[in-house]
Amino acid sequence: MLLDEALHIGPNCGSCPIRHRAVCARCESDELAALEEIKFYRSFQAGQTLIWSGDRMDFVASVVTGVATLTQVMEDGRTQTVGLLFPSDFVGRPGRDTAPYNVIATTDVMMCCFRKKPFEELMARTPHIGQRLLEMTLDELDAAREWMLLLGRKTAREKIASLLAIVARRDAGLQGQVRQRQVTFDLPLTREAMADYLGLTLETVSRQISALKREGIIELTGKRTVHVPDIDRLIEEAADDADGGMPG
Amino acid sequence: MLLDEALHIGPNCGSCPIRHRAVCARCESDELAALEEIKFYRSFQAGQTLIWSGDRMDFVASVVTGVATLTQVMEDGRTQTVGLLFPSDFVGRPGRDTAPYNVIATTDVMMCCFRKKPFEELMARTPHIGQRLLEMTLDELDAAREWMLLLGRKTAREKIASLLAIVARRDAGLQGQVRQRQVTFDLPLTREAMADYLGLTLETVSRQISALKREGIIELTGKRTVHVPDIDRLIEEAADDADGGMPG
DNA sequence: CACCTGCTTTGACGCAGATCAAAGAGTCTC
DNA sequence: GAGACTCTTTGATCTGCGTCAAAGCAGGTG
Repeated sequence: MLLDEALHIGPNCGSCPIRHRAVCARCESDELAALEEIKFYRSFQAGQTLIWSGDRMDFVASVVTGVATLTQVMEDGRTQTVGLLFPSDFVGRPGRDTAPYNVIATTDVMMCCFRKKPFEELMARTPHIGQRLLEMTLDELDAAREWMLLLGRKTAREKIASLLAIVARRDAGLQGQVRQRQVTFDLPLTREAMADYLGLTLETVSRQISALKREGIIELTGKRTVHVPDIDRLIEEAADDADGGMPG
Repeated sequence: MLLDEALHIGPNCGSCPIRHRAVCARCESDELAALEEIKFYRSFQAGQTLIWSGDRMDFVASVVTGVATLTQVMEDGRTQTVGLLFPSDFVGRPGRDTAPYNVIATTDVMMCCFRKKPFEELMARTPHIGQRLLEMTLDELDAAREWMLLLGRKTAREKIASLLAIVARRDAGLQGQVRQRQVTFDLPLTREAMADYLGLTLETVSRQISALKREGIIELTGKRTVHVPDIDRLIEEAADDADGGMPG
């Protein structure tokens, strides 16, 4: 039903912005050629649901540009976002054919897709793909567990500070910025999306952002552009033990 | 420091209780023999910390019997358990040498350990191990995300019911029980450990368990043995959409 | 037996964050 | 530029769970 949005042209892998961080990162040029055979691009608009929980998934994909969320919804409507997908992150699971979460574009998103069947076959004879996928999955597991600490034990203020710090870090990583005191970035999420990720209500999110602003820990231009004059102060508010300074 | 507890004898892999569910599940007999070469057993008493966060990890391991927790602790002492380890679950990450969490035995535990270096080398030339590890890691990621929904959006009562349902299911899986209405099992956790896993205080845990008992949803014998007269009622209290009835 | 010590239960009270409500601010359309 | 939308902010009030406190209940030990 989204076929009209599919683009079958695209940059070749060699010049792909996520070439060295996505699931294809370890591939040699011949392996890359095989991937290139079966790939296709799709783009989506901000707000669009790319995949509905329970739907049949006939492809797996990497985020090339933009940001998307993985979201779970309970029968009564309570919503929890369980993952943020930035460029190079992988969507879908080889060997499973039903989507377990909604995947929602929170900005315009471009995906590099592979039909599941051919991808699985290719993976079976290309260890580099499986190896990289294992590595990425272990990283995601660590991130999920860090988020469990946030959801279970942090205060609303610490939650907001943690989210801002993470987005700042990933954004800086994308722009290849050096680690520096001042950071400016765009929040790719609405207040509601932030609330869903943090296990809060949107009112509480708004109030805590106002508080951080009032105290000079962040400055806003419009609703979405955030300037952090001193990143260490923000990290302090996040109450993280380990800074964990991984760039891409 | 725990060397005195190491046992270098043990059942051979063929008769191992977790042979078909652990990281070695897909191995052929020759691959199993290679693993057998480098494995050793260790056992720990309930309450013992097997691994301290930040410590050097020179081995990876599978839980053979017993239950352990993965726990994160903030500087000010706030504690969040981020994983429950049942028999066949895997501990440690190839390619990483510092433990990111405390691993604590909540019952007596027996582990099947592999020195990290030889294990990594073996993994490099034995795709079956990497494949199985990827599968297990993806399952753990799903479990972590289910837990994020619990931590972010469920009420105290729903959290308790969810935990009981999960322990019941894993316990039933181990005993190879058929899916049946009535279940009896042992809670391998203290009230405090449950609180740490559920993002609650031990008082709230105790109160909610008392409430479920009062309403006849569970019955207790001693503090630890739980009898569930109607598992569907418990699952209803857990407010899970999908029952997700996976046995081992 | 009395006396620990570790775990659990129960009660009284307070507060962080949820809920309910309304108004501000930016963008789009006609 | 008025109206309609969506997103956000702010205020008032409520409540589920945390905090503090004390007592119950094993099992172990001299």
